[in-house]
Amino acid sequence: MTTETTPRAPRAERFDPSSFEGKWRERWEADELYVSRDDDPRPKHYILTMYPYPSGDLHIGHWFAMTGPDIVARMHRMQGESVMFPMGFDGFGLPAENAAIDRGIHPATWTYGNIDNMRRQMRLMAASFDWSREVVTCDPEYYRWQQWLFLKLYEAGLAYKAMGAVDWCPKDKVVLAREQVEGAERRCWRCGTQVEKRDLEQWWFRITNYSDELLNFEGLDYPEPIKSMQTNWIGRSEGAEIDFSTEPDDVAPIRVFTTRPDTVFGATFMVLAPEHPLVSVLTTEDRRADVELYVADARRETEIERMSTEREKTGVFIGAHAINPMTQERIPIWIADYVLPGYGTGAIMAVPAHDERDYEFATKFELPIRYVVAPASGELPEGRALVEHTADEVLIDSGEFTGMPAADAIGAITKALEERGQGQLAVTYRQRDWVAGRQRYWGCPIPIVYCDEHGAQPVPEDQLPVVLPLDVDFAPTGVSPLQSHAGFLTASCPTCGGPARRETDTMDTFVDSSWYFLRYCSPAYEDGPFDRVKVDEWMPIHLYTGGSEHAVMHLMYFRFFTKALRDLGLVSIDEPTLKLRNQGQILGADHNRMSKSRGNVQAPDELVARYGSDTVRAFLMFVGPWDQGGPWSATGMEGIHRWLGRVWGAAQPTDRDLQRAAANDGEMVGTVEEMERALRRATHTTIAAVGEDYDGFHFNTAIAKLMELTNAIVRAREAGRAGGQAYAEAVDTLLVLLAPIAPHVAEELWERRGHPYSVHQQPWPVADPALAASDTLELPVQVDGKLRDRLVVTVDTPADEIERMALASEHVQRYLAGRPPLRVIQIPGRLVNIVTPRE
RNA sequence: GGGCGAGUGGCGGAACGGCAGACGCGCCGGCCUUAGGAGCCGGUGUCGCAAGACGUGCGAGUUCGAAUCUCGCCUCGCCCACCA
Repeated sequence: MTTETTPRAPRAERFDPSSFEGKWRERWEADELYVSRDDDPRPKHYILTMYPYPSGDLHIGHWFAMTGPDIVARMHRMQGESVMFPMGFDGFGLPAENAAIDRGIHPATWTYGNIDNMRRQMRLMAASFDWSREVVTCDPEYYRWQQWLFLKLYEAGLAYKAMGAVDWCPKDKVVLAREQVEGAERRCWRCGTQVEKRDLEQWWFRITNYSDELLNFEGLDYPEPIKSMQTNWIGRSEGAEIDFSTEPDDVAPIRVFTTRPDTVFGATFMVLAPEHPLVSVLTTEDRRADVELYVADARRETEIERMSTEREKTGVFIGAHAINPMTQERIPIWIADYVLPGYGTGAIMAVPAHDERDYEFATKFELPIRYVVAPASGELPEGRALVEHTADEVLIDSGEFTGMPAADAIGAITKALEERGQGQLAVTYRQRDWVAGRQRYWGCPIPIVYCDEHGAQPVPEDQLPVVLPLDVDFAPTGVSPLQSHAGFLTASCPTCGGPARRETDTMDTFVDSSWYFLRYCSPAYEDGPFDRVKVDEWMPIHLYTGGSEHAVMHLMYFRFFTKALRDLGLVSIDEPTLKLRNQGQILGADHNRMSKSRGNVQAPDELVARYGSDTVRAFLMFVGPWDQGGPWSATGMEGIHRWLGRVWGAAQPTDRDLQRAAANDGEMVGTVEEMERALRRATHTTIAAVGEDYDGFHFNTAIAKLMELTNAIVRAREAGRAGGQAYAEAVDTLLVLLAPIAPHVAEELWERRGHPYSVHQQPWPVADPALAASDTLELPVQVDGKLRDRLVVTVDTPADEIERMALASEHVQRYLAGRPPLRVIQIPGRLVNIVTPRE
């Protein structure tokens, strides 16, 4: 029974992501589509993105950061690998404690509440995380094993307690690692308060044992800036240590470090840091009052004042003299705060002629300046130090070494010093050990007790975990609430059983993140921090992604930890990851970092409600290179939505489209065969390009290519080709290639096209080079490098034929103006360049 | 001061040393609509009616050919900084 009414063509259903996105997420989760199984025989591939701090809400920057590796993980799964892509939470940290103080919410309540919310938001994002491996670092099951690892490091001497000058944040009332102090103004990385120096007894990790190894990036695919920042931070300097004997009787020789042993003949005085232990020994009685005054002043100064290069040099003579080991001259010993106690030996030989700081000091205090290195011309600078190097520089005024090239003199002089027992080659690093303890509550307790009789004692393994008590008082007294918790404080000595006091410092949260990637390999393991067998199977991480702001913090600590655990015999790898990629930062619309206080935070939830998850994902990946980031702007979101709408329409040709195809009703360009061929070519070139782009993190260009394929498909439909084989192949391929970026749309359309669930389990398509190849090509023709014409030729056109055609071109002829070409350069398949004689 | 990045249309950005501006946004024109903050089609680096000329921060260089390589400047971002 037919009716004459409503002959309107049935229109495709409107593209409405909210009608299907939720349904698919539930199904994927129920089917455990992204759960990685240890017994999966396929090749294992570990992809990891840095777990977030549970601050409360996922912001658009998290989406940006996590969608990239999610795309790569999804593609690798489709390429037949067993992909582990886990997620967890960096549960300990200061904000939780501040919330407790400010708002009376317990840190645990606050943290776990935030985790619940962020887990929900991450599900909305449809990232293909394997939640079965989730790790939350503030769970006792996690930090128990961290305490265990701490004890192993302690036993091996890699964790130790010692006095040291440390950075102290007066606002957070906590010590900071050097890496956590930012900028010239030396501000706390968390709260921005200027830090102070304090001498405190602290827990440290001996990361400096690994300084040299951490400099080695061989075989590591890390971004250049990260390698450079870590290298700078470690600050390896090669030079020599030289001993200067002192008067009287050389009771206290001074050892200095210098990178310029070649200039020792120019050392006309010495400078010790005010804190140097020999200061009090060497100071003569008549100078003692002045010296003590200066030392006390230096101690009072803030770090910022002291480190300022702007500031005029200060210092005092201590009355004592040293002997220059090469010239045997008697030279005065000074103290000055420009010499730092923590670097080198805390003492220098001052060579004012070849060091700007020493020059400034010598000028101010009228100390002798003697040039000992000069260019071959003999020309010396006036009124400044000679610090720049020339290839022809030689030593002058340097006894038996006079005339020697400076480059050779470093070795020669060091050797001479060594022969008389006054020096040797030495290497110094700027890197310090990592301050591991924090005077805060919400962190992993350090498993140590103090006995009056036996001192610091490790908590026995069978007593782990040392549980963080929850019933504590958060009154902001300035000391950790653990210090007033009698039940926690009271312990017994494992050696004598007598009364002991428990350590109240907790660990830096960067300890938590230094091994979480190992825990993911066996998250429920109860006999140790991780199952060695699983770790050997999964590690190292094939691809690690996260922010570059962690360059000298987490990204160095996790390398250190891996190496330390290797030396403890716990893992067999040298490096945690072979490949690191940093996403750029998404800034607020005002070009500032997104923060609640600035009110420029873009919440993803409302965008998702409006456009759907896929659109937000694709938009973020399209705005620019992933490693670049940039200020947030929703301009263009509509364009992405329109594109997915076009995919929606193209994948569901209407009856009318099919009728037109059957009737060959459309604007044909060439024959049906030619059009089908062109569409297949578009399909296969896209396959090849998109896969490469995903692996290279070029998601923006991958999307551009998918858009081009979509446009080709739409054009084919409008030309009446919607019914053909090529059309179906193009659409189905598009959906598979699109699946990593827009998982919901791809799945929904895959089903609507009658294919079996799931698009995410389809094999990744392989490009057929024969189909991708074109049989004609357009060659640009240049004259003297400037584009003048284009030739359309078949690919098999011989070179001499192309040359003939190029020269025959009327546009080319005009520029040749009758002259014969000097030569013709052909880059096969690329271009023709005709070179004309030069005037 | 040192190290590392980056400068391309109105905007986000493309471009193995080989057609500068892919893809998208925006804008302009048109179609379709009672309507359009929907959809579709076309145009859109600058100057020029056109032919054409000029164009990748500035200046040199290498090359048949440079956004791309080299050198020197300028600007911006990040990291380090009295580190001997």
